[in-house]
Amino acid sequence: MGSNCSLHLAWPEGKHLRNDVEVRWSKYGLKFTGGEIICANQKGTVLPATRQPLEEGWKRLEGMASGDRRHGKEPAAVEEDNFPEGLRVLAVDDDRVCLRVLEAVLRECKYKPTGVMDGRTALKLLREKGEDHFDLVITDVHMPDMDGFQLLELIGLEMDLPVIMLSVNGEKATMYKGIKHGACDYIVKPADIKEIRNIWQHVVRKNHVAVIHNRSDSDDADQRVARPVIGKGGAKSKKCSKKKRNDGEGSDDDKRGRRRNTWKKPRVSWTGELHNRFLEVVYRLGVDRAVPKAILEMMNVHNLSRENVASHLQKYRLFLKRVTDDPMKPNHMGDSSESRRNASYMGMSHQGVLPSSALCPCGSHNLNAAPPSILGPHGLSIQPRNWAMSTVGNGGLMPDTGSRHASGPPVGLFANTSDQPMQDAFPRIHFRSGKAYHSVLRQKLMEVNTSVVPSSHPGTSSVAAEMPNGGQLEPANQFLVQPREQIGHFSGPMGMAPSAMGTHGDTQLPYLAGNCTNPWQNNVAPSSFAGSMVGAPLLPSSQVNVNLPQINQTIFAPSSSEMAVFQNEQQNQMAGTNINNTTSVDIYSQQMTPLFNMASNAAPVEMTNANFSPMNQMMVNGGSTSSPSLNLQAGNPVAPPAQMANGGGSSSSALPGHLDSSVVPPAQMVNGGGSSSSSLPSHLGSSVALQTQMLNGGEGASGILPVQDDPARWHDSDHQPTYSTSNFLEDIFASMASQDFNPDALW
DNA sequence: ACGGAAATAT
DNA sequence: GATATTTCCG
Repeated sequence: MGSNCSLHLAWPEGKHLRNDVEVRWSKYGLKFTGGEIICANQKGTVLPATRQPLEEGWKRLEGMASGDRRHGKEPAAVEEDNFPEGLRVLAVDDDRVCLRVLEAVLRECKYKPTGVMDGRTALKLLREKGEDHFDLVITDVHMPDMDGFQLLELIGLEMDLPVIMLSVNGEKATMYKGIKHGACDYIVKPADIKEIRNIWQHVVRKNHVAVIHNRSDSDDADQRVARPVIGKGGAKSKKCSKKKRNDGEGSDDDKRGRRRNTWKKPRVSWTGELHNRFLEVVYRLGVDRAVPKAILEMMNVHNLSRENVASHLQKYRLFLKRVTDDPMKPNHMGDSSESRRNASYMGMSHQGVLPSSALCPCGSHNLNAAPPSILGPHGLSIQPRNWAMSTVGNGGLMPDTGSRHASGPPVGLFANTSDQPMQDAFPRIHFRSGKAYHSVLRQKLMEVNTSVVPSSHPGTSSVAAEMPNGGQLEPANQFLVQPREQIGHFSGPMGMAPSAMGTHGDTQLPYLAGNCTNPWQNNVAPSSFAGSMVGAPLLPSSQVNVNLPQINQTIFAPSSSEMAVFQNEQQNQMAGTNINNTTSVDIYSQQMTPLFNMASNAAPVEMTNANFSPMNQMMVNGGSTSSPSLNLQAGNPVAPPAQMANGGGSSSSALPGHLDSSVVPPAQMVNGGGSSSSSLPSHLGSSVALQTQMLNGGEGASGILPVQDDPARWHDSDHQPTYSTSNFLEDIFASMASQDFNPDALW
């Protein structure tokens, strides 16, 4: 057949790096030159032999059109004469052009092709027609919706058809993955027609070997598939040195039962739920004792491995450390890189993912007890291949940083949060250095945890979290930050992390903000707050939706004299920044803390706009004030009361008392995205700029803007009031009262 | 088993 | 390109 015919034409130049003589596999620098294989990782680092499981198989691949890699055999030397014409080949590719070419080539090679555009259609076809209807399947691996790997798995589970995968870049890992998923062979695009012509051998062999399979019976598909690849070559010895994993040595692995097939472990998605559980356990154990094994046991999540936990713990520690170490650096609004970095850890703080029911979770519940149903039967959520694209679940905490998130449906952010992977951005916290590591960690933990999220309401579509806002406020998030030192008493976050708090009475709060001077700009966002942001749609630093202006402000708590200063500074800054809507939210976002302002009367509303970011306000109390009544304004429902607490040394009692008066926040809410009409209150409209306000202890005096709010607006029909005030309050209080404030009660 | 770090998957 | 997870290794 026209050997001239080549699939080369079907694929765009640049994607592949293969030519007849030398092969440069892929974008990661894997090279295949003159019989010698050089393996490099994504960064161009040459990998040691140990990391080259396919080495041998790879070599073999060169030279042979196809082979039965699945069984680790050399391709049967089949006589051309045996070529069975008319084999029915199902070709799957989402690219029409490629598919056409493939079909043409197959036809050219005397096969009888049937092409389908995507994986799902292919699977459907296979199910409808039955496996007997086809002799072979050849599929591209990179397809949306259902990629080749998924298709491979499903086909493998449901039928016994040889499947050959096509990979665009020829990356070893991809090939290997395909083999592990059951592909009997792989062909790198652009594929030479000779390879296509030889695929019939798989069919022949399959029929042949059917018997041979007896052995595979016990092994699951997994094993049978991969092993071959590795063990194949004779020469491999050296390379396999480390490889031992699969080779005989596996004793170690075997013992642990780890030997599991070569199947790769499914990727675990650390959803907000899962992460929250993790945090709880960590808190319970205490930083010192929080080691992977113990955490794993306490988490009691099915299918979660120690390694998974260790990895997450590693990341968490890294987060804590970063927080600790990072000197506050003033950041300018524009410091995107910085914010980005932080973003990666954001998720580490407690996610607001918990459903309201779960609100209390924190500490008080015994984790060991039944895990929240949210986690699902297994508790674990494995990421679907494409999850990243669609979800971001940040517990609401994090705003999406990535653009990709933007695309995601804002809606239901909260609602789904629990199962969504959390975005990992940790809020940045700055601690003062100098403390003992543990001590710092402890603090951090507390902080971090604090945030709890109010529940998510399913109904809401929008991103935003619920913000109850009391009637009055709409201030955007205001955080009160206390001066570092003063932060000492944290009352406990409202929502959650009670436990942590409880534990350390003395603990000081980490200080969230850096210095007074730069309160906002710094990323100082208090972690705890961050957590709290929860509901709100926090916009995380990076970006939020453009449209929405969000504003979060941090407020320092002023207990001390610093307050004054602080305020001034803020004001100044504000002035500078003032609100442009859209503008960088970054600055603010990190600091967002939800505030609770509970207005007594106002019903909290959930602000749902996706873009909307609620403003949270933390209440701080400056020194003195105390207002008698509680007023929680609606910032974030979640905001833990504790935080509100007071700044200065005030008593831990922090609660509500202070809140009210002290805060004066007028923040602005913006609504983003979407329509302006959105749920926000009218004033909030996107166009509205917010003002920042600080809360200061005393009256709003300090220069801050008064808030004006019309509670009524929140009730607009447009709004979806999801959270009822009463409930909201109840939750809050309940948590405050029972948990948060009572440390001992918790764990 | 741990924890750090490299590798690899998204 | 940057992150998130997994895997390897001392």
